[in-house]
Amino acid sequence: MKNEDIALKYSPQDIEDKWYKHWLDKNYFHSEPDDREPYCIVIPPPNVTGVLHMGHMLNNTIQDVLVRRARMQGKNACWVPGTDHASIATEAKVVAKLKEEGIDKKDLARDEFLKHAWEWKEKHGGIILEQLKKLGASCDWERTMFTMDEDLYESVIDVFIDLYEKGLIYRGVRMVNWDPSALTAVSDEEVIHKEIQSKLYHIKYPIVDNTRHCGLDPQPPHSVDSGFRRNDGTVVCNDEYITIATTRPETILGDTAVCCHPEDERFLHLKGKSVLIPLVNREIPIIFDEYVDREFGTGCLKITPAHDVNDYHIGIKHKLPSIDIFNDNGTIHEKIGLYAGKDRFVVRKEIAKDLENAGFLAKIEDYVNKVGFSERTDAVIEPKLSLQWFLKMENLAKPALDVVMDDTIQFHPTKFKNTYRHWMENVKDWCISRQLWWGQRIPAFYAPNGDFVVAKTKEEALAKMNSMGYCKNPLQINDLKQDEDVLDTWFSSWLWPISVFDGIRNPNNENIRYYYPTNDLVTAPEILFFWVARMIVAGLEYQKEIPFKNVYLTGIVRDKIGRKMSKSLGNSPDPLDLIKIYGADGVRVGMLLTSPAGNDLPFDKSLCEQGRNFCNKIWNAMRLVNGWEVSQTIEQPEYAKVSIDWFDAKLNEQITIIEDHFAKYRLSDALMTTYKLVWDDFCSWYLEMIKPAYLQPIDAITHQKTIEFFDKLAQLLHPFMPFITEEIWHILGEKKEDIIISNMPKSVSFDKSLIDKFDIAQHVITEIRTIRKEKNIPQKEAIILFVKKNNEQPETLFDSVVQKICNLEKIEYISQKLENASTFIVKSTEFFIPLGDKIDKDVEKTKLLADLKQAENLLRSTQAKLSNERFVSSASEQVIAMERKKQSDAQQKIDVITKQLEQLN
RNA sequence: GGGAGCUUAGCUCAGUUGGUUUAGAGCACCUGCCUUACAAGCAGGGGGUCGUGGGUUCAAAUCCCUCAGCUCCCACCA
Repeated sequence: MKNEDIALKYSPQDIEDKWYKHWLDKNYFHSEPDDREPYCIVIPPPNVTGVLHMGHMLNNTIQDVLVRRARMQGKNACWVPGTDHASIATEAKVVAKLKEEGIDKKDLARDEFLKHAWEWKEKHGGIILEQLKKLGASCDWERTMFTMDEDLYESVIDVFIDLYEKGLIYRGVRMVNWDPSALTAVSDEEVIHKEIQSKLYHIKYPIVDNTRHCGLDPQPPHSVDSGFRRNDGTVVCNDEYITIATTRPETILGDTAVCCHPEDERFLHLKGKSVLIPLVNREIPIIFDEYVDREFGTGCLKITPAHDVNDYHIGIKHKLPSIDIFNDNGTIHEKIGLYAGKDRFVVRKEIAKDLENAGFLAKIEDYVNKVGFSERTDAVIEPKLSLQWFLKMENLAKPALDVVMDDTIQFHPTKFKNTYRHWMENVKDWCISRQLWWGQRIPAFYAPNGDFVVAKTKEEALAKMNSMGYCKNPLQINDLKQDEDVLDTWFSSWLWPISVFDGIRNPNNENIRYYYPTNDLVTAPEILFFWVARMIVAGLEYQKEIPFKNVYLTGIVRDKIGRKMSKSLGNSPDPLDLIKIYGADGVRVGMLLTSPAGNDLPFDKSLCEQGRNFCNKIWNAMRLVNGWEVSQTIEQPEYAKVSIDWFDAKLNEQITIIEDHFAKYRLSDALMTTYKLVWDDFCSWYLEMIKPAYLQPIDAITHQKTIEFFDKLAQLLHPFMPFITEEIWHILGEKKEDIIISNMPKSVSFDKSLIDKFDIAQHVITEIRTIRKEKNIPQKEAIILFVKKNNEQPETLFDSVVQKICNLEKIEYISQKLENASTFIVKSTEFFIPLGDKIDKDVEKTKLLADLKQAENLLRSTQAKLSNERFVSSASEQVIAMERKKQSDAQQKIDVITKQLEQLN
């Protein structure tokens, strides 16, 4: 392509869709098992109803970098995309949408509701996958999966049955986290505890004195104005109370005891007595348990086993009854009588008032406590006793812990091993049932008498049930009812690395054998337990092998002032808008520039700007090279020859470093190394070194080598910046293949001395530039450089380059000092630029004095070390030799400077 | 309440088993440049008592302890 036809600025819109379509047409993203080494990533499936946010952008950029690099390394790269049915979130969305249409979920049958849900999924689901294409994600779209696809559904059911038959799944009444808004149990991990400003209510419970009788008639039950007699004749005294403190006065309706510490002398005399619940007038015992903190509140605690986890455990210990006072939606149950049908928060206010009016409220304190909220609906979680399905975790967790601790699976960064261990060592049984419709329905079937069997189909269940002789008369198919609950979403996603290859149903199929275990998993630390840990468990249980070898944990994308990006704060930019403005490559670079694994990414659009600027820099370098006229006849200049040798060495040196960064999953460092290699070494140095004069042609050899370098750089950049690199790869020359499937350059041995020698030349050039600037000598004006040999032989290899870059008339080697010249020293070689009357002795002197001071400091420190006997006797020879060299260098420099100063005076 | 981690330039971070001159990078900043690839740029430059106070050592950003500050995870103090 001619430069006239190339945009002056890189314009991403023009090429991104073109290349993405091209890659799809060529089917580059698709993978089938073959003889090559596989490289596989399964995507953390985003919610099917989700839209792309910055977290996805970061996460998927990282995955794409890894996949594209692996593909270019000749591996059979396979990135499996897909979405998660996200039962609570999706069901909530569908319910909300139906509500807008005036339909109440309650009025729908299960089938009808699911029909709506599937319609919704077909319509809105998978938007996010389309969005991933915009950022360049090279997923194998032919393998796109959904956790509710038929075969994945079946895998989940198979696993449930298997675990049930192994005795690992059980059904039982437990205290669960109840979401009164979504009307379902949620796992511990889905509860977010927040500090809340609330109140601590001190409530007086009248003590029942079984020893006193009086002849009064019973008083109205809601009053304690005077003592009153109960039905059995015992009397409650109005002057004896026990006061408890609670944040939830409404739960007194479900109290079944009051509890004190067994060594608390304040209450010991109450042993064996009981109290009446205010307003309710139900008698409950006073019990004693060491759980009670004597210092807190009144030192006395009410026990409501149905509505508090601690109380629940105390209730079991003391064999207390449990009274559930709430309906599922958080209102008071009709059977309670008082406050029936009213919401828990309404009742809290009302009951406080009623208690006060009746004289039972001692006081109200302000109090900060932690309250659990549902991650999905933000409703206050209600601890609730309910009948749920559980998976026993203890034995499953052990091997999953081991493979991480012994680095069979590596976490990047490793600090997450600690967190993981802590969780796995304290793992609790997993509540896997959810009271929802959108999900895999639990394959348990109930007979009319309540007995149940677990089976894949109703027919199998029937056969099982009858063969086991549960009922006297054989059951008919219609007698069986399937469990209404579905499984926790994570109970399907924990199989993801297996089920996407159908490894549960067909454990030996070609795909699972080839791709499993997968290589890298890229995900957020928040779901280390929800998902990563459980995938490891499932992998070991069902494949007898780890699901992935490396886990790359990303950070959280935050805004400039450190807040987590979220919809509700409105502080999250739309990644697609960013892509429109800065280009996909620009945004990808922006995301990766400052996000080492495990570190939060403080995002600012200036990062994308930097990425975009980098694109433009590459683009312009391409335009420069592309615009050169190539001459087959002119000879290759000396400066070009040495420049090529140098850059070749530099390139290989940097490739080694980049490879090392990738091996350690330091993607930001790998990108930054590449960035500097391209911008600084290639553009700022190499291209300037070989660039022919304006409108002059370039020799064919140099041109050829330059194109080769540029191609290699484009290849190194491709995983980070797929679009622009594919474009310039093709503009720079006819290519047999596309860059996306080309072979990634590998490091080869290189001559390090070339790099060191050029390092000196770079210093010389910088010094000359500084002098030109200070003395206002325009670049166009040629100058002469004199070099004085001192002890060292001056390095001359890059003289032609120095001469060209600095516009030197010539470089002359002399043995005497030069008067009236600006001077500088590199190593111990002295350089002079004659300035005639432009020389300002005072300026030169100041400069020299500063250098002198520095050298003297250095000399002093080395001398101090070397004259220290203990240093000389303890330090290694190498260190001492280095120190000696430092000393002599410093001394030499001091000598040179001193002589120059003498001349100036 | 328990556990883990962090603290290096204005910002975000490197700094490998203690020893490479004066602790590095990117961005930001300052100065000068519209020098025909690029002002989304070029050239040059300034900036850090490595959180505090101790200790070990010939030698500490690096190892040990103290304190302070921050972050995350776990946990049911009503």
